Amino acid sequence: MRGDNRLSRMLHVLIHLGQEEGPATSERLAQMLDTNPVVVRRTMAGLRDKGFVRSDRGHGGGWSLTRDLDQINLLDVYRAIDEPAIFALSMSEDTPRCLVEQAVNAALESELREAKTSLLKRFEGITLAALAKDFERRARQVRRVKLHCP
Amino acid sequence: MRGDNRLSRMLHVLIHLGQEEGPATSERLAQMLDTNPVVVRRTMAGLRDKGFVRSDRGHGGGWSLTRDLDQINLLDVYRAIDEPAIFALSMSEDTPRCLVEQAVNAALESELREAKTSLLKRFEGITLAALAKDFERRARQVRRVKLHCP
DNA sequence: TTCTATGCAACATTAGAAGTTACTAATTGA
DNA sequence: TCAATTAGTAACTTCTAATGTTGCATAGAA
Repeated sequence: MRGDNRLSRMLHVLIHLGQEEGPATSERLAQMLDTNPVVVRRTMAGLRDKGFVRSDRGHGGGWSLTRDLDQINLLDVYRAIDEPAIFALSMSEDTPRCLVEQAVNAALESELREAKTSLLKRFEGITLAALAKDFERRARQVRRVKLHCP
Repeated sequence: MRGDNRLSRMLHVLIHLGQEEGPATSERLAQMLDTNPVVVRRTMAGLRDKGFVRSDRGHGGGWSLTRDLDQINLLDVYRAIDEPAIFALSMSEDTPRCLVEQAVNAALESELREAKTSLLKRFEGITLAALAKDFERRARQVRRVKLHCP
């Protein structure tokens, strides 16, 4: 598996929505993500169900935020996309008979659980507004670099 | 992808080797892991290259430890199997043009790097001897349970 | 009614781990 | 020397979950 991009993609899209006037269509968001409108709808569905965005059909429809970016954190988004697996590492069996295997799995599972808890706690402390602020800092930086190298 | 079992499997095998008299063949180890001798050789190759086990061909050959279990920790094994990806989460692009995407990736990568560092530090503190000790505790427990329910 | 948009089911593609086959090479021992 | 045993390895298939795609239904605006 090369990896699960959904979290990264949804964060990307939500911050763009925060910069928009009206709604953005799946088609436009798909272009931003270099993918397909169906993939966008599929993944955004979770965010809509959790009340972070709304979707409207027909002329002038599309996706829009229903909360400010400072009211959404990374844990919210992770949960909204259905809490995909964090780790690529996994155990060979769920309930092995072998006691050695049981001991190995218990140790690994304990460490991964701890790492996951700690990571999600950090996710909870990062709002999309903070990411948007970093984006703006980068945008100013680009402008400055451009002025220096015309 | 359901996940990468190599770390779990190698820990399992190494602890069994620690309980053995002579070498164990790939065939026997494969039975323990419910897999195939070729998969065993493929994964054990890294451990051999790093000097944790040796392999001998011909009659009476097979795999054996070249260090005590208290001289091998989980980080050693993780590195020996070529440091597979820890996380299933990943970024959509390596070097995106979009500044929003850059900000998102920077934040996620920073958190994942931090989580990985912390996890590997913990791995370093866990020796295979400690896992073997937990295995023995479980074995005693099973015996006790069996005595109570004959 | 027509155009635009999402909703969704069904299917194809993809990437990497795992599994398999078929063979070679080395070592032991009769 | 020869037969049996065991690892080494390349090449291929299978499996799984995310991703991509097609086609059509549904809803809303002009």
